[in-house]
Amino acid sequence: MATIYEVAKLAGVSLATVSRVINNSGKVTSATRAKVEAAMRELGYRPNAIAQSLASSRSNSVGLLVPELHGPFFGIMMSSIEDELRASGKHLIISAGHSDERKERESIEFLISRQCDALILHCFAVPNEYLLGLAQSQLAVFVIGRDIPDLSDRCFYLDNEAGSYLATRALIELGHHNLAYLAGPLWKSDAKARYQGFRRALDEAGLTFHEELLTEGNYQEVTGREGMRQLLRTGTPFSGIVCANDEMAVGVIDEARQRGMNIPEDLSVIGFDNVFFTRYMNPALSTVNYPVDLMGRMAAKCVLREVYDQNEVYVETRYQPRLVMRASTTAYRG
Amino acid sequence: MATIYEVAKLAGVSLATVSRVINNSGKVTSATRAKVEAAMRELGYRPNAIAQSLASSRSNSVGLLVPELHGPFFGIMMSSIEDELRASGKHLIISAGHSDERKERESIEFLISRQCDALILHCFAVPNEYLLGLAQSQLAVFVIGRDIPDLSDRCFYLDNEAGSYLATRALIELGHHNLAYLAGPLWKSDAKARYQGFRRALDEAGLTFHEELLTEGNYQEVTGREGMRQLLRTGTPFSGIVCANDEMAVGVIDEARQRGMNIPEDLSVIGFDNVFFTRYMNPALSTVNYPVDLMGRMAAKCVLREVYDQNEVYVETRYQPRLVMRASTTAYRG
DNA sequence: GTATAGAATGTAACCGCTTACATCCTTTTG
DNA sequence: CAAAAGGATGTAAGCGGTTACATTCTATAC
Repeated sequence: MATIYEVAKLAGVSLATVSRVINNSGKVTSATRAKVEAAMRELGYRPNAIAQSLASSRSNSVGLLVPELHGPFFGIMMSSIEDELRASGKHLIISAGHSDERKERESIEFLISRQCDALILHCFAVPNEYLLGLAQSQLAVFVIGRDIPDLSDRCFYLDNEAGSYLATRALIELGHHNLAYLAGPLWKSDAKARYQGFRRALDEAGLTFHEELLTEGNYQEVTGREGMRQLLRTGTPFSGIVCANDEMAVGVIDEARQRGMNIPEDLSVIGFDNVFFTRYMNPALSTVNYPVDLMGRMAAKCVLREVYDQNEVYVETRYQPRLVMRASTTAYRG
Repeated sequence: MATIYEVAKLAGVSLATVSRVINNSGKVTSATRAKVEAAMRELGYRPNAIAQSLASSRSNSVGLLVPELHGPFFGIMMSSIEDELRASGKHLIISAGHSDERKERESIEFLISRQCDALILHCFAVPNEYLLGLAQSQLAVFVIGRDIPDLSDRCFYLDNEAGSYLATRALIELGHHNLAYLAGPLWKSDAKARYQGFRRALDEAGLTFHEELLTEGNYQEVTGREGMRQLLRTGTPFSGIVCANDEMAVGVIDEARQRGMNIPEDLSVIGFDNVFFTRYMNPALSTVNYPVDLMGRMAAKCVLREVYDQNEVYVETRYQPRLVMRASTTAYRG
């Protein structure tokens, strides 16, 4: 691989001049620029980004931490962020935290060690203090899906509580009064908020909640199935179930079917997130929309504005969920 | 951020010694090692990966090019590769090629400029020659989903032709003799191979294909819908349809339903890839399994073996598709 | 006790680039 | 036409590490 030296030599100019034309900085005669460009072309020269970063302490890449690289939710998130950043010539370095504190820390350290100019984090395992610590160093840290006091202007956050509230109220308005709740991992703040929204809707409607109708999963399909089994074992009747996300709702539906139940006739099911495959399901899943595409895009815009000094438009950090009623829910037929 | 200098000073040793303890290379007394480690801890020192790469021309990161960051197929691929690499302390830098030649090239250049030690590429737009050129430089290039002559020992490849052949034969054996085909973008080698497998099965069964029952999509749901509409417009009857991937099959089913058709009674539909959501569909989609998880994992293992000198087990580069019959296909009821 | 091998540590060049500053040309101006 | 101002280019010192080689120490052998 040719280096800048060889380009300089071939073009008969100095290092600095070559650097100037690469970066389009400083003044260069169009004649010299042409010479340099010709030399670069001839040598197939490609600047070494690593060396550039080291010298300029600017890497033009932003680090993204997601819990998983697969899954419909994070796929959209990565995609929208990449899209936005790429349009400005910035690149994304993605790492997976696997919802494990040690791995999240490792991933963050990795991103920092790669000299990312900014970090966009979607993680729950690591404590607030740690993130605040990062933010207090010179690092530009942005957070998605979590609201951290003292950092809230850099947190892109959906009102999860309101989302479940909406979902739950929708079931109540359909006449259901015995509702089960399939929670996400309750140590995660979003899972907790979603559960709280459920409870608030119940409270407001004056309904009592039978604690045994709460079960906790890990946001994955299989735990939806397990949760459903456990709920049925309690013997406590319920005609509707609010799930903390769509994947678990899939598990619930599947398990219910295997038990010979019809959805929605025997059980109304509502999910959360509105990931793309909910439309493909049959019956299509009622759910709560999470504007993850928009939020990712906004976080990226925010990075561009704050870190790369682009005069971007106004950036919103607070987002509202929206109810999406489809065919997996129906009126209570006592 | 503390540098190695400060660590050296605090520990009262030289740069080289600190470097040795960081990399666990060369001989260091346990006493000095302890001193250095203490100093590192005290300063919260974290090696600058960029500087390390520059000095050692080894970045411990491998570049991955995928068409898209979202979507069930690539999600699994990224995930399995990351998983495998991470276990060996290597990191992944992911870039999206968007099935566009210019963008693919850009992405590859980017990965190279970040000094990736190896490249794993899943792309179609860029020509074979370009990839061969890369491979001939000192670069370690591995390819997934595409078979390049002269590079086939580094191509992880599924026999797409055989996959469609299997799917098509399955429908034929169910008694269908008027079959439609919804192709992927036929400029892509995998889409072409899949179509060829379909034709071979037809030929072997002595069935004639009505050219108007071929339509081409772009692997996305919406083009499945459009394709279905177009097929129906031809007026040529067909009782089964082979789709080049699962997403398009979803579109087909959706469109068919809107036209009042029942699946599988009025139309048998079979997909390709066996992405996770095919199980959630109703009826569950018959399809052809693509062991993308395994293939990603193997590609990663291969990198570890070839580039990072790990003595890994045997790596397989050729994979066979497997038929997965579910509920979207049924016997022909003329 | 001294010579000597081998282990531990230090020195300094280098990785490929950026950038502050110095230098050299042109222009412009009086 | 000389001086000043400003534009174009060059020089060289880093950026934060790695690593070949030199040096110093320790321990063993005679």
